[in-house]
Amino acid sequence: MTIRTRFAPSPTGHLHVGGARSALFCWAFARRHGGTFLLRIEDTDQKRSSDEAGLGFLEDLKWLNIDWDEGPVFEGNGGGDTGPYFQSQRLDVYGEYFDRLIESGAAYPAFETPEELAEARKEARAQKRPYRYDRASLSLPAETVAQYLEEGRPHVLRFRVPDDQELVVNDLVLGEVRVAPGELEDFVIRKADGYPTYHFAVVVDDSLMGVTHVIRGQEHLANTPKHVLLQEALGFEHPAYAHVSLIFNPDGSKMSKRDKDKLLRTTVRERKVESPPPGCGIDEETWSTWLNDKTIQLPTGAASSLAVELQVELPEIDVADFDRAGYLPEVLVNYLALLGWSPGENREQFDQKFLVEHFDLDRIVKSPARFDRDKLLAFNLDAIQNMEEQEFVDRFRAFCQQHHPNVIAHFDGETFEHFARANKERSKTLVDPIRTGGFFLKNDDSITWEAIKPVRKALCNGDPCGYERLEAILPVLRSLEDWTVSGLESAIDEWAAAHADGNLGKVAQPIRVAVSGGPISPPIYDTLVILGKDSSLRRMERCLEQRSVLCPSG
RNA sequence: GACCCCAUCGUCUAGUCAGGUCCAGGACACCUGGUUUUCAUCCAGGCAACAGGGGUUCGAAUCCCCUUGGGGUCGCCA
Repeated sequence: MTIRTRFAPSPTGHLHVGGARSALFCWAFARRHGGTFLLRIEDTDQKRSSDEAGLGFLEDLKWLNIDWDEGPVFEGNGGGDTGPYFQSQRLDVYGEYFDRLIESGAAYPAFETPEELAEARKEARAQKRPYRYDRASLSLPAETVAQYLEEGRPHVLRFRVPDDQELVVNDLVLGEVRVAPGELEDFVIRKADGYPTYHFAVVVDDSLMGVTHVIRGQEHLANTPKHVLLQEALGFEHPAYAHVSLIFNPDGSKMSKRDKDKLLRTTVRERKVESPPPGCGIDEETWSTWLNDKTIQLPTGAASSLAVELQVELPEIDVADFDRAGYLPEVLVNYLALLGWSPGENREQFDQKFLVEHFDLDRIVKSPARFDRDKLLAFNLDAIQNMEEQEFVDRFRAFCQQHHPNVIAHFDGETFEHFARANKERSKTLVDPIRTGGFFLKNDDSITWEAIKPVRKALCNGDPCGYERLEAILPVLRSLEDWTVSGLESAIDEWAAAHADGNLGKVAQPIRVAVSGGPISPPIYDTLVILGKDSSLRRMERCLEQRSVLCPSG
């Protein structure tokens, strides 16, 4: 049997880490067994599908180096004979199978309105009674049904669940999952707008597309008996199921793509923000629809600009968030694979090749896992430290081109490389050089020195103090012709040997603080070369002028 | 609430299916010491878990039951 797996996201935003892991597992399983991995877009919700959000995760998958054999065509991936791969383009396909179920009596039209159903659910809840659809429409006389249909009365199609059949799902991760007869209600398979529901479309498409293994999150486990039932009614084979545990936030709640939206809602409610803050580009209408309907989310762009306006930090949830934060895709893949799967034998760090060679369903962990940023960061650090210098430079450059073009623009090519090289050994992420090296990008005259402890320690303490050393070495540097790492090294070393008992730190740290405004920078010779002679001297001079402010007592 | 799933260090896990080699191994975090011109690294060491209770067995982290805890689902969302 040739294995075929699929990842079937709904186009409601960027790919989040949970989805990314499902996709990764599907992909790895297919690749391991020489099978086919396909992508299908579940866009059967007319209200929520948007073109803008739809393509985002194709880029995310590509960034993660997860390729697909069949599915939407995108940069060399996709195509295939079992499409179309957008469910909204498969309506006529579903029609045939709806008819089949209607003819066999396994499906019937139901005329209750959403409002009526909501009311019935509310009532059941109030009476602490589990709600199940009461099959009212099923007991309607045939003439009535015919008449309603004739009138064109809006209706859905419900699946008639057998009354006394125990349902067994044989899950490759969880084992046998049993659901007693009578637990399922007659669920909707076709909405009033004619679109299939998820349950129906997923079953038909998986079968028609020849999917052999359904690997998905455990949130779908409770739905699976419905799918099994539909497969039986339609005469389809059952695919093998593997339900993967969920990914949690550090606080133990489910990590969800809606977390950002939740945080924004909470903030807006707590601060009683009445209208969209100007500058976040959200109009009144979008704002009020959003606030009034918890099931809809703000578009990604609007959400992040609102976060900026409100000055709240959105949690990193989407794959794109991790890209922006300077994580390496292969590290995210490694970490995600490890979250819920383990190769055993104390092996933790591995590449995609290893994953493809070793991945299998029987080592998937059943219990949910919390997403641990610290560990991801540690892995990212290791990956960066193990990189060849030139590779780091190239990847850092690509990262800047994408996310921080101003950094590229600020340096000439050679200096940019030096900046990158000088930062490699202290970088945990690709943004670290930018985050800790902001002083490189500033104007000489906008550097300021805060009287914080490490600054005062470097400049004011000791005898002679840092300021005195700075003052003493300044003429030496001013007259230095060879402003290179080696030139500076010999000049400063020599000076330190003669005037600071060879203690380099006594002179390096005052210089560092003077040129950067703080206690953190790459090695001092590199820092001075990257900055250039004029800037370095100018900054030291300006720092000297601040002496009485920073060290009032001496 | 009903149904379903899960349960080993703070976190991710190995070990569970084939009970003894496990007074439980690794990684991240944390703590201590060392290296380093700052930061970040790096090195050495340390702390730390089988949720609780019953069984089964010569023997249980491993098998069974109950309790507790956590999670998922209960939409004309996917």
